[in-house]
Amino acid sequence: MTDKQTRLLDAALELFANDGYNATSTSKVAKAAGVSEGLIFRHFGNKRGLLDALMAEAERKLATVLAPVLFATDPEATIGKAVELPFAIDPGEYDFWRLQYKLKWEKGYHHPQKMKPLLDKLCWAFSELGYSHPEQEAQLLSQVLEAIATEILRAGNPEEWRPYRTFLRWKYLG
Amino acid sequence: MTDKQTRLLDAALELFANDGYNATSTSKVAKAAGVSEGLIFRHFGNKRGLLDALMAEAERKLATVLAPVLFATDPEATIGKAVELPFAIDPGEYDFWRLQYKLKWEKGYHHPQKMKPLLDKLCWAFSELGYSHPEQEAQLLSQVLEAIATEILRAGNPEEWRPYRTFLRWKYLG
DNA sequence: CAATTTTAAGTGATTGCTTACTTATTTTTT
DNA sequence: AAAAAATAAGTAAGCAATCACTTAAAATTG
Repeated sequence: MTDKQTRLLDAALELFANDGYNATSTSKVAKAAGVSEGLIFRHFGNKRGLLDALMAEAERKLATVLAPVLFATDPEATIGKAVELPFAIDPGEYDFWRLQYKLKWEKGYHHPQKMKPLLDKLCWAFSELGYSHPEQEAQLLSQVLEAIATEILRAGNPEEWRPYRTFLRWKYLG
Repeated sequence: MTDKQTRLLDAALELFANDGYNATSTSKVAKAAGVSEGLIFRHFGNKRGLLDALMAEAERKLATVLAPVLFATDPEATIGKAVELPFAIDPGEYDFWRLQYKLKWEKGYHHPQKMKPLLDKLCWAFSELGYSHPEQEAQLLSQVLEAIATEILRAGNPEEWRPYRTFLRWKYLG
């Protein structure tokens, strides 16, 4: 991985995340990276290859973010860590995560069910805590957390959601 | 509003909703409408004018959908009608609503806070029912409903969410 | 070790094609 | 026949991708 390759990836991430994949031209990416346009196709084959290289990191990063929840041992800690998730995202990686959400709606990119492990763990936690509908409770909390994350990524305003975080902790952990 | 104008709007709605605004060319819209491309610019000025004409209906349609909630007189009915919202969308209008959500992520289209009236009404309902954090409860339910709607619009599978609807009714209305 | 060959990285001009949009002309309506 | 609606044939700019080519770094040889 040469210097210019990483500069291409950095530029592509920023532009894809902010303007969208389809709306970003390869010439823009090359110009932003300070590199010739042809280099994109030498190193990544085509425009989509550039996106794929970016997404290859996704699974690893998601696993890192979800780890505190998935490796929690008791149900209360599981839910507590889950509530922290939207606030645990490194602001330096907002571009990366915003790209994930944007791709949900971009053409020709099928969105896999990456949140299943989180859902399963939450289901276990609610079950342990005696909730009568653990599956649906897990679904609900997961939806709420994803909604918060989406808003934070779109507006970049994690501080505005702090009171809501407190509310969720009170609601679920007393 | 001539026949060919409505055919242009119909074609534009379907293509914009499925492929995205930026990813849809004016020539495709014209071809799908069975009409010459220049007609778009004669009637709507430019490509964006086509989108704006589509969005002009948005407020009216949203008001129609939200009416059962906003005009409910007691808090239980308010929440009950709110839970029905994602399932009350006419499948013939999925394209229209999917376009709304897609635009959230498309460049250069600022997303206004159209859900405020719903949020306020839910806040009132939770307050009436003695919830200690009505504002956050309203926020939470609103997020959940929007998440359901988003999924139904993306996958077109309202039936899969019926059990979840039952759960929400049980959770909020006993 | 130095000369030679091979491989990889990088460039930028150019490709055929698509884009949003315009202009001139024809058809339809009143 | 005048006005409006619609078309067909454009335009210039932008697109992803390819091209012949240069430079730099390894690898192979004598």
